[in-house]
Amino acid sequence: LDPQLWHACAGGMAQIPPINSKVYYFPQGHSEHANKAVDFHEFPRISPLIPCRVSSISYLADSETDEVYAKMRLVPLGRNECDVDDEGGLMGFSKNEEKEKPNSFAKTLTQSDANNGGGFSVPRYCAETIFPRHIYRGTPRRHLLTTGWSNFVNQKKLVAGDSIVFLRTENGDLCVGIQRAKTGISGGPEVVSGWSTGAAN
Amino acid sequence: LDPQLWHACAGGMAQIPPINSKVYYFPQGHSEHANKAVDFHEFPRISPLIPCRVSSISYLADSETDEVYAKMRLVPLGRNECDVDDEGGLMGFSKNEEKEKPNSFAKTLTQSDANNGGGFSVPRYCAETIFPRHIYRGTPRRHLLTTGWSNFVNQKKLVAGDSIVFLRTENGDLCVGIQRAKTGISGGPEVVSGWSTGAAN
DNA sequence: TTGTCGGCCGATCGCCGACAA
DNA sequence: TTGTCGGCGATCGGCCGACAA
Repeated sequence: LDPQLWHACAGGMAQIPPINSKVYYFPQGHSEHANKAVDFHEFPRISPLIPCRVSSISYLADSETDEVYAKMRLVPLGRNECDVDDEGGLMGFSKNEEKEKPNSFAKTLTQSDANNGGGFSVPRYCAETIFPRHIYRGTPRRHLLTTGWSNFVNQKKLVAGDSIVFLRTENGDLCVGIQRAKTGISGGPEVVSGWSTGAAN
Repeated sequence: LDPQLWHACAGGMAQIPPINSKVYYFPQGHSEHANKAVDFHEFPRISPLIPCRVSSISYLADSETDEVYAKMRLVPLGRNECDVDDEGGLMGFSKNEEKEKPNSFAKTLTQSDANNGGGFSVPRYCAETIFPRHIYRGTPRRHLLTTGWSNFVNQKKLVAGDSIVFLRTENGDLCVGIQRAKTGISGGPEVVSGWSTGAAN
């Protein structure tokens, strides 16, 4: 997924550490978000927090619900790599994503937007900056998406309260993302981490 | 699932051994029907056929596709229980299901039946013996299901060539089953057998 | 500027008898 | 007896401007 679109859908609350940054991994916190929490009293030798390096990040979206989630690979650090003062230190998130103001716009769908018998009322700013073509009608005039919008709403099963994100990328492509009001809780489809294989490395 | 309805949907080709009967279990054949075939050359000590007793049978249908499948629990027999002549012997299927002629009827859907703009033409025998109420019209007169039929076709995603089964149980209930033309191959949704846990018992 | 409403027109759904196999 | 067809009326989807917040 395009990282810009991903961040636009995830919202500002979702901060992702840059690649190669150092972070703490909390096994118990991870386990509590997984399907089955692990009782760590059985594993007293596992440290509650493990310094790691972020070796890779995948920006993904659920193929069914289109909800965005991220997959990060963490490599535990050796004892001599754990220097906190090292290049910004642990836990430091770079905020360079916010510097570049992307050409994106989000709107929460109104009742009229989500009605199956209507179009999508496009806010003026979005219409002027993001949209290539749309209907401009009514008295007073307003910007509207009509043909095709209903199909999109039905296919994605959108309801009033859900949000839609429009993003114009640097090379001119128009991307669309959605953000549902009823979040499915838990981060992603299933939390499929490698408890059984690589976690002990 | 009602065993009668299950058998009506599965068809005469699907024969299920009665509970407590003795059967041979073929690990390799089972494995070949599973998602991943197991290379049994790695396990030379596993017998190619294992005498078992059928300890339980569940008649089930896939919650999504409504395709019927059965789940059987097999208990391996001890050496002294393996007498072939014992109560009918191994591999003997009781055919008592066919004795009782159930009040059921199956029909393969025609193009007209599956069209979204129409009803279901009910064969005369089915109309007279199974159905409680239906439309009787046209010149010449014929038996038809109209209102509600389209919804059923759409919900179950039925197409021409699929079959529908009507069954009147002994206590008067009317059951409906379907049988798709495009079989999803493999028996059931996913072959979830206990390769990892109980297979060695 | 934009959310909601009622009107209206066309497309589709779904019930019908006619006909023929 | 029953599969297919064309027709038709009712319903629904979807685009419209009016109006008000």
